[in-house]
Amino acid sequence: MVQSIDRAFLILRKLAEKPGGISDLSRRVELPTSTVARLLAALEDSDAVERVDDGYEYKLGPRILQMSAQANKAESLLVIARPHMVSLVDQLFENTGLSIPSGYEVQYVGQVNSANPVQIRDWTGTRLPMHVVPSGLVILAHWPKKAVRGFLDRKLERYTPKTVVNKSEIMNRLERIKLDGFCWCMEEFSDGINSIAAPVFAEDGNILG
Amino acid sequence: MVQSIDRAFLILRKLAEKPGGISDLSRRVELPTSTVARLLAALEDSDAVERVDDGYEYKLGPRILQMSAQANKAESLLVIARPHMVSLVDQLFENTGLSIPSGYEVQYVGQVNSANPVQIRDWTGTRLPMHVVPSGLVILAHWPKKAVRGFLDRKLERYTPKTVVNKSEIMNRLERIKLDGFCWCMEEFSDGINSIAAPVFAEDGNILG
DNA sequence: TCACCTTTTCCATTATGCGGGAAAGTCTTA
DNA sequence: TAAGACTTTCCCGCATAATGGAAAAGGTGA
Repeated sequence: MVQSIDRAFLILRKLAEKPGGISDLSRRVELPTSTVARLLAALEDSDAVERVDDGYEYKLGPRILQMSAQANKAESLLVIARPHMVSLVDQLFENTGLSIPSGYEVQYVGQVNSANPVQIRDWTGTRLPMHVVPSGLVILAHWPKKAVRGFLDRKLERYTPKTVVNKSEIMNRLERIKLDGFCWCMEEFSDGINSIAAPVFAEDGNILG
Repeated sequence: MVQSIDRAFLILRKLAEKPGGISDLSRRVELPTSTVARLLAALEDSDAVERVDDGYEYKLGPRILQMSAQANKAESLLVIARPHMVSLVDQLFENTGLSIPSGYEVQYVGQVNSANPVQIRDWTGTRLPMHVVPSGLVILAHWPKKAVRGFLDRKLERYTPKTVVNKSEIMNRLERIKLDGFCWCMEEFSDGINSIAAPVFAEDGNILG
């Protein structure tokens, strides 16, 4: 029970209903104006609220929007992607998954299984380092150089004897992927599992998943 | 400067990047685990975070999504609506505005002006009680009965001599609007200003603006 | 079974947030 | 222009409410 956090979110909720100034809010949440003023100042520092125009009213800030965008990007993408995944499964009789970048890992957000007798588990929700799965490598291949360097500047874990952890080797591979438009991995993440991945782009050309 | 709020949003930010458990987060934000645990518990109370599955990891919660949905509904709606507003202006040579409900008021979120010599000011961003403008009445007409009653159970301000503030008169008017599909107002908000409004619906049939 | 990792609970300490009140600033009204 | 009713912002002493170390409780894997 952290009082100030409870109060902060009470204010945010009121603010979502309708923007307002300090004293207006202090009446709505029934707290002294000085308290509301301090809390709002703190929220403003964190970009959770911002002032409307350059007046004295507050409204929800960019941080809220940004966080929720990250939070539901996965879901909205999946809605669009699922029909295509189903159609892929129909054509190839193999399992299909969708994953998105999340920090330096890929997160699996959806999967469509084929009726293939060789079943693999459902990876939905799991997270793996980018260098051990083809989806991760495809994403890396379409990231800006600087971001890739950031990724490689860390210890890269080896998952199987075939996992590629050598940095220049990975760089070459990324170049290759950019040309090919897809990426194969043969037992680099787990023995007996091979897979192929292709990129999904946003309208602006950035890679989504 | 409210320490716990700053820290709470630091945690939320990290959580937006990537979900995690208490000790994982405590390393990422460099705070003691007990502190992080307490802050997370508070955030969970406010539905700002929730546990993934029923395990020990946390991710952003429904409140964040809900708040931002309210916050950017206006903007995304406007993007879709603007072309239609322009086409209306082309046909009618009158100004066109878009407004959405926000509490018990309407908020003007966009306007397209005609080349008409009689210009009115740009209302974008302003807020007005629902009973004095046709857009507000149209919205009321499509609200559930209970919500309308909540609206009418307050003192209704009079803006001009023609403003209708009598409750049963308003109720009758709302019935009429539901049948007609539009609403005229003649100088009820301001002398010399008349306007007409029609509803904008969401796919689910609820009124949007 | 033990060792090592979590999360959760407890509690003494004091930093930290609190809110009354005054000052400074804005916007009406005469 | 001045006075009044609003605001928001600043200040400061007080005690509460948040803090974080430590230990207990719970999981997981060898």
